[in-house]
Amino acid sequence: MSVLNIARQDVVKILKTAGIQIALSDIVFPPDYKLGDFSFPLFGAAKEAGIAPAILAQKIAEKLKPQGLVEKIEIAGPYVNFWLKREEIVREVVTPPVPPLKLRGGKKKVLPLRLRGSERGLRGGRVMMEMISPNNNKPLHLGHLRNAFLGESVARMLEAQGAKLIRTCLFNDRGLHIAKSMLAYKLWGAGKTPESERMKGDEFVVSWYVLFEHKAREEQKIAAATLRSPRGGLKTAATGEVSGHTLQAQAEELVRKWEAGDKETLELWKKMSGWALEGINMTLKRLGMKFDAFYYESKLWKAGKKVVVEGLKRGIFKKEKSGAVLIEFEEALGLPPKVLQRADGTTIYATADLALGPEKFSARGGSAFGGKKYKLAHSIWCVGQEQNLYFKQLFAIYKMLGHKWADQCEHLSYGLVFLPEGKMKTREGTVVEADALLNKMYELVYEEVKARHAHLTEAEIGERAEIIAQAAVRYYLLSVSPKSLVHFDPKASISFTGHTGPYLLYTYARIASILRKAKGSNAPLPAQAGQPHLKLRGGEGGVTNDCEWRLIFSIARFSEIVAQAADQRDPSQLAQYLYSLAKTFSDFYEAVPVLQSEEPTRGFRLALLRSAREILGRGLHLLTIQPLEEM
RNA sequence: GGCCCCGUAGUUCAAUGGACAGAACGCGAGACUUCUAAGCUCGUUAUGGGGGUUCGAUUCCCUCCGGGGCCA
Repeated sequence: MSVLNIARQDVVKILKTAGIQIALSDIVFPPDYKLGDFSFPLFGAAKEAGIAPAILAQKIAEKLKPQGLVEKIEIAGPYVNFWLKREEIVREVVTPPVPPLKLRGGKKKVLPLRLRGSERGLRGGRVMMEMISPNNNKPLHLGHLRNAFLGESVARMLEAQGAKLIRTCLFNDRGLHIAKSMLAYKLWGAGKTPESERMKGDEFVVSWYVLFEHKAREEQKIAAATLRSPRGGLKTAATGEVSGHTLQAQAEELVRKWEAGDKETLELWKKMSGWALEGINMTLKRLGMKFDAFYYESKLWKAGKKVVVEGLKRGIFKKEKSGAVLIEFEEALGLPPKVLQRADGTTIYATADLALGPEKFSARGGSAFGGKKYKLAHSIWCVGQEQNLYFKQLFAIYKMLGHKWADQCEHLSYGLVFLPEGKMKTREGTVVEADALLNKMYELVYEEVKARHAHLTEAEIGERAEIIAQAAVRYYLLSVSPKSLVHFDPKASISFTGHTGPYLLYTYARIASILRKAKGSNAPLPAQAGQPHLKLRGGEGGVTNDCEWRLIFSIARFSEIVAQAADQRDPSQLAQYLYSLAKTFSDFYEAVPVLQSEEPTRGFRLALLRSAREILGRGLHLLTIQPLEEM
């Protein structure tokens, strides 16, 4: 329990003695720190008492006596404001150095995890986070970046709450999209390879996809023009040959051949999805994304077909006259029917997902884990909000199939990334590719770093530039609440000043710089001097001004901010908080000297800065951002 | 057509039903020259329209307008 929560309980006790019953959550923060540390508005209580709030405030004023962590109480119109005992809070926030961040893999104390919309505790439960889940026919783009950062950030925040996270990624490596790339390559590729074209594998593969879409559209135009022709035959725009099969039909044929195990088709598929995967993996590596297991649609679809057969047998699924298999939901759910298998018997990604859920929750551990046992308490799918309906349907299907874990499935949904011209569309070439964006940011930062630190080697500049560039992109995408659309203008690059990732890094680096310099000086840090507690009374190195107090109070809020952000799956709350923390530090930095101040104030301020650095560092880590000691 | 999300300053984003709606970018001015000026200070401009619930609405409800998404 955080020290602020203990203080809140004291506030509740104090109000109780005045005959006012409130909950912890009724206590708010005043709009200005000068008004106090906590506040309680009396409107509700006044209504119950049948008198004006300000009158009630005056009436209870003398009954309100400070106790516990509360030092002072004041009435301000309809509000009761509380000041905390700064020395006590300081002891919690500053004196015991904040325990170092436990990274993945380390032993950690298990704390109860609250799940959104549920009071059910989840002690040390295993939570799976599936993220990115790309199609194997194109490079990762800006939308995938949002997905990756959101998923990873929520994963880290849940870890901070005591959950054990298992990170997974599903590759949609088969199906119509890859068939389209394959067909175009087959028709017009003539032995070209990523090497021969000097392209990254994923870029190479998507170029055929884009070509397919282009040719298919041309074909449609011609088809529309020849629709009334008595012969009715279609010309394929690409080859000019008369053919009864459209490109679309040929791509669908390729899917059938793939599922039938056609050797030539499988070989081509292996080659192309391999190229795509190689390119995607390079980007994932650059992003530092690490996974505990991968799923492949190409390995799941057969198991999905079995579920279809079984579902038909049990009468849960229905076969239409066309041959397509679908499921209908009970009316109360308000969900439209969902097709699970095409009329021609080929599968779609919903088919594979029928098998994915059981695979994830299998007590034996799925094949993707190499037989490891993962008993999941919860499973999260981090996927864009355009799939909201789909996931409602999918989870409902799991339930109808009788899976007990259906209620432990969660769709972590987020808004699309929008460009000035609208939604990004691969087929129209309006996409901001992840690599291109990161490269552009890198170049901009590189020049900036070089201008500031001429003495660094090329490699050192490059390393810093990459971290700063990524921090900018990561913070930019995470500072917007997940459900909002992100508007991104590629022409206006992401800023490095103001409310940005680099500002946070800069703040961290300035704190680190002071602490480095302090180590070189004679006066030891209090902790190094072996003092169990700082002397905190006025004039002895305790809180001497508001700048310090605001920084301390801000630090004290960290753990509950993280808990709430984790609970609501919303890293933007943490992002906003970290910015305000950095801002508060900047005020402190401008207002008071640290190294030049007198002992014991100097020691106190150094200890405070160590806490600030620790919290800022932990916060950045939870936002997937790597701090820099020097910038 | 049905369902879902969104509409806040010129732009991009904040605001568990509470105190004068906050930032940042942009634009305009300025200070220090002590620990990193990617910083700090001051100024500038906003809740799409109309109803309702409430002591109090950016927030909840209805409706219209606008943007986006999903389903057929």
